[in-house]
Amino acid sequence: MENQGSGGLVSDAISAISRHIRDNDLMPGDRLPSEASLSKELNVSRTVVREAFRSLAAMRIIDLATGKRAAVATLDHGAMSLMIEHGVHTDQINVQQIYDVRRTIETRIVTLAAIRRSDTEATDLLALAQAMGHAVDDPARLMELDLSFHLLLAQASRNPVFTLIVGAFQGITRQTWPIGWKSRPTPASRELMLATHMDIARAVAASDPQQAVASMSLHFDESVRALLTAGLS
Amino acid sequence: MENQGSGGLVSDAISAISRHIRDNDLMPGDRLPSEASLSKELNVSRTVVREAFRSLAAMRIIDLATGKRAAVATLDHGAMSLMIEHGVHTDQINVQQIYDVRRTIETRIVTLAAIRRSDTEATDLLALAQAMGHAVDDPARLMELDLSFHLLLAQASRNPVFTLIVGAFQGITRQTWPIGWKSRPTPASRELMLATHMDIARAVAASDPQQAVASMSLHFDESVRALLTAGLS
DNA sequence: TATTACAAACCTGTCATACAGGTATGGGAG
DNA sequence: CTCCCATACCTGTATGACAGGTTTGTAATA
Repeated sequence: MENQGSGGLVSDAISAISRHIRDNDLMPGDRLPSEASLSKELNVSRTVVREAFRSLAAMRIIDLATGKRAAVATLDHGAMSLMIEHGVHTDQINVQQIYDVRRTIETRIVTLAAIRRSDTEATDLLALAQAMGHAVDDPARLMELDLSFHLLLAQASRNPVFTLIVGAFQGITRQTWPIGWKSRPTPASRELMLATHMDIARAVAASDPQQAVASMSLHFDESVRALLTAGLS
Repeated sequence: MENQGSGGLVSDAISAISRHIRDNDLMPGDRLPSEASLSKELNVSRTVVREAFRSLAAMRIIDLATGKRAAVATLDHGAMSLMIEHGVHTDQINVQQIYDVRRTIETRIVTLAAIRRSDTEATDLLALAQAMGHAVDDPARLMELDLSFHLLLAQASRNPVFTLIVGAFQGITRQTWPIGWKSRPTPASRELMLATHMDIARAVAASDPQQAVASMSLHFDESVRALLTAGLS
């Protein structure tokens, strides 16, 4: 209906749709108007509306599904994960820098988790640490357990932003984790890594923030050393 | 040429393009094939390629411009900013949680900045803090200076991931900052906020991490209190 | 020879239309 | 009142067209 601060029709459409979400206080799950009705309302072709939808979907602000109307999305780290991966692949970020951020974030996370974790989370965390011990010979599975462990820890912090950030690193971690694992060739060094996770889980389960932070700190010392050994700048 | 792990043609195209960037080691600024050639190569319509491009552009993985070919993009927090805003508007994140993350991150940032800052950054930081003092009566300008201050600090940490995260909070901060400002109605409380920024700048310029952390901590204590006073959950 | 100007080739932005196939909804059959 | 299905609605993809921005090679010029 109106001409916006024109940065291209698609940009304007993105703004209009975002505003529509805000102005109507749409919550996750709520559905948006159809492409056809939006294209009529904004006086643009369906092509433009579709490209705007795709953009918002790429940022996980809305969900698209064939046949169904677009819906407001819940928080998801998928997009951030891709962005971080891109940054690393294009040499704009290196792995050490990511580990510095992770250490900073996860030190805080483990403190909060030790204080706020639910009993279920404590149990699940211990179970994950234990499962890792049983998966020493299955690196792929071990890696997924490791990732789940850190993500669950973040959830236990009761701050979705921490969860988001930890999740954002999962994509690139999947690509670098095997490198770190290979640089821990001896059973002893591998056991140490598993034991550290168990220590963290136990400290969180015991609601002991100090001990949890100490274990997490050890975990990162060891991980960063492993990566350096592997020559990852 | 081949049929991928089909999650829709557009998804496949996104994967193919991402892979193209990785496999060819494209760096920021490098250009991608044209829509037409990609659509031929992937056996899909230009529509599909365009939607894939839009998705990647939304995540700031590529840059689009009319007439020119798509190019690999440099790291940018614009997309993350929108995602965080969306999270807050849909009540999936609250402002206090963001401040907890910011405090965690910025405490680390200020430590690194005190160690790694260039002389230019030290000068600019002091200049920004001073400029803030002169803008007490121009909230809009003051806010932008404040944002620039924290972003420059992040840059001085020499870790682009920190810069990215701090940048990601700018969007929502622009919307909540005025609330915090209004809850500091007395000249004294306003002076305190400005003085704190100057303290941070001075400590970083003096390469004094401890003092820098202390001042940053004070800054967040004060900010969070201001927000709580304003009733921001 | 070096430079400038320009036209042709190329490329993206947007639109209209068409159709296949997934989804939702109301109304009729039981 | 419940269950099922026809139908209207909606999204996914393809094609063709055209306007307008960009690049590039060539030819005229200094």
